[in-house]
Parts: sequence; structure tokens; C-alpha cells
Amino acid sequence: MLKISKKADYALMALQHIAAVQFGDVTPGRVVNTKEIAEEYNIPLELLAKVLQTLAKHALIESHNGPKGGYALVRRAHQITIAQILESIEGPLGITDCSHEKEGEFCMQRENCHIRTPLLKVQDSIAQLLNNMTLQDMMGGTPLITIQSPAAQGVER
Amino acid sequence: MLKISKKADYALMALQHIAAVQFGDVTPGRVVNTKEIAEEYNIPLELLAKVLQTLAKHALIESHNGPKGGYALVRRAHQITIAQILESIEGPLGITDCSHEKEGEFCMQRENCHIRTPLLKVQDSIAQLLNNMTLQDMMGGTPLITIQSPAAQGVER
DNA sequence: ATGATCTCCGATCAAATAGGTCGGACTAAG
DNA sequence: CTTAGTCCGACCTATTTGATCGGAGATCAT
Repeated sequence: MLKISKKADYALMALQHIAAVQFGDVTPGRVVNTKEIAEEYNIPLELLAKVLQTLAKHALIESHNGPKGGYALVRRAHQITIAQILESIEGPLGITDCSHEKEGEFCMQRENCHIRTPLLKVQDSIAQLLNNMTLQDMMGGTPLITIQSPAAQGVER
Repeated sequence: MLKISKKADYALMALQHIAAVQFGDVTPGRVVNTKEIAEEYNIPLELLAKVLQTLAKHALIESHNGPKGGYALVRRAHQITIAQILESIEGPLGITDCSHEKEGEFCMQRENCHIRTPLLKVQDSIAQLLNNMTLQDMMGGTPLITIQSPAAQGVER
């Protein structure tokens, strides 16, 4: 349960990769195109393209067209929150249908519903969690396969 | 994003209602049948029945068959966590596909994936959040506990 | 300038999952 | 024993998600 979509997964991988290239030591400042990312992580090319387009539309990355083109981060990694990334792809956070009810619409269970308020509380907690974590926290450089000491993880803050 | 299913919603409403009847002041100990809950909250009867069956199979409630039959909680409200309820309906918590990979199976992106470990960290935080909240916290019409964000480090309450 | 290449973008298709429905099996009251 | 009321499991449909295709526009190399 509470699974995030594959597209969101791809978005996180792609942004992590772009950040690593752009701010890394090897070829700093280089833009990276869709194909490179797709091959590196075995992601369907066309689908990844669509994901990156969406991210660009939400101003998380900017696109450079033509040959030698590609994508580049607009902000630095620590200024991009996980919440922003996920919401760009999957829409606003809402663990229940009635999370974003506009005035005038309401679910059929609303009048006697006792669980809405506690659930919104849970939702707030998750929102804070995702807002306090940035792309920088995903940078660690250590590949997954190697054994890693718990202290060496980039996510520790 | 991260929306829980309608079935899970119905499960929470139903359990809240059963607990209110069973441990309330009006008719304590009474079992409550599917129809009563469905009408109270405008839930499709047959679908709610299926949800309750699932909850019974996971030993959160017990079914009493025949006339005057219905469902009753087996444990008290404060001993049933939200995590247990949701997992009974939607399966184990897992924000990403590779959360519960068995030995031998792995996603196509695994070998170069840098986001798995941080995401599992997020998942752990959410798990703690849901495990620290019980059905009791949903009782009483008015909101009850304040939940702190587990974002910084370790979840405390 | 012109062609070749690369990216962007919309529309489209297929698979998975959630939402909802049906008839039968069982139980206990009368 | 009958009968009304309940649980239970299989079935069907609709929405969402994952993935794909083809063309238009932009940029760089020649």
C-alpha cells in the first residue's frame, strides 16, 4: 500500500543522475539527455521522456533543445524537495479522496465520517516528512550493491 | 499521490463504528452487522461485506453468523494499530516496487539504483507513524493526538 | 543556408488494479 | 423443520497506470 508510481520512481532516479553529473567532479555543468539516463537505469526511453517533460513543465529542470541538448537542474540539489518532485508527477499529496474537496463537493460518507480529521493529521505528518527531505539527501554516490556502513548514507542528516 | 483505497477507508469507518457501539454506553457488547454500517455511512453494501470479510480473515474482527449475527472486535481499540488495518486491506506497506523483493528477484533498475536506500528510510518513517496510531485515536468525534514529523530523525511521540 | 539530429509534445494503446455486483452456503432463531 | 438473515467466494466492469507511436519545432555542424 501507499506505493508511489513508476513514473515517480523514474523521476527520482533521473534527477539524482542529473545532479550527480552536473555537480560531480567528472564533467561538471554538462547537460544530460534522455537516452543516457534510460540506458543507464534500463528505463523505457519514451516513458522517461514524458516524465522529464513533466518535470520541465514544473520548472524543476530546464530543457536544452537540439544536438548536444538535454536537461539540467534549475536549482541546486538541496533546494529541491522530494515532495516537489513527487507532486510534479503524481499531483498533490492526499491519502484520502476528501483531502482536497472544494467548496460544494463532498463524499457520500462525509456527514457521519469520524476518520477524516485523524487521517488528515497523518497526511500532514507525511507531508512534513517529504518536505524536509531534499534531492541532496539522495546523493551518496555509494552504489546499492556494495555493503555500506549505516553512517555513510547520504540520507542521514 | 499516496492515496489509500476506498476499501481501506471503508475498513477504518467500519472499525471505528464497531468500536463505538461495542465499547460505548448505549448498547455495550452488541454485535453490528454489515447492513447497519453500510446505511449509516452510505457505503455499497456488498463491497463493505467484502472488506469486513477480509478484516475477519486477518483476525481483527470475528464474525457471528445467523440472525442477530454480525461482527465484533477481538481486541480493544487501543490495541489495533492503523497500520494493521491498512495492511489487512491493501497488503504490506511499500512505497516502491522493490520494497519487498525476495531473494532472486530484482527490478531492472536495481544495479545502478541510488534511490532505494533513502526511499526505504522514508518508508520506515511512515511505518512508524502508522504503527504508533491506533483505532482508539480515531474515536471520540474530535481529534485527539498530535503527531510529530519523523522527518529529522527517529520517530518520537 | 541547409540538412541532420535531437528534443518536445500531443494523441493513442494495452495492462493492471480498484470498485462494484451476483448467487450460493451457512447459521441460528422461531 | 422451516425460514429469515447472515456470511462467503467467484465474477464482472471501470478507472487508473504503464507504455508507445508519430509528427513538429529547435539547434548545431557543415
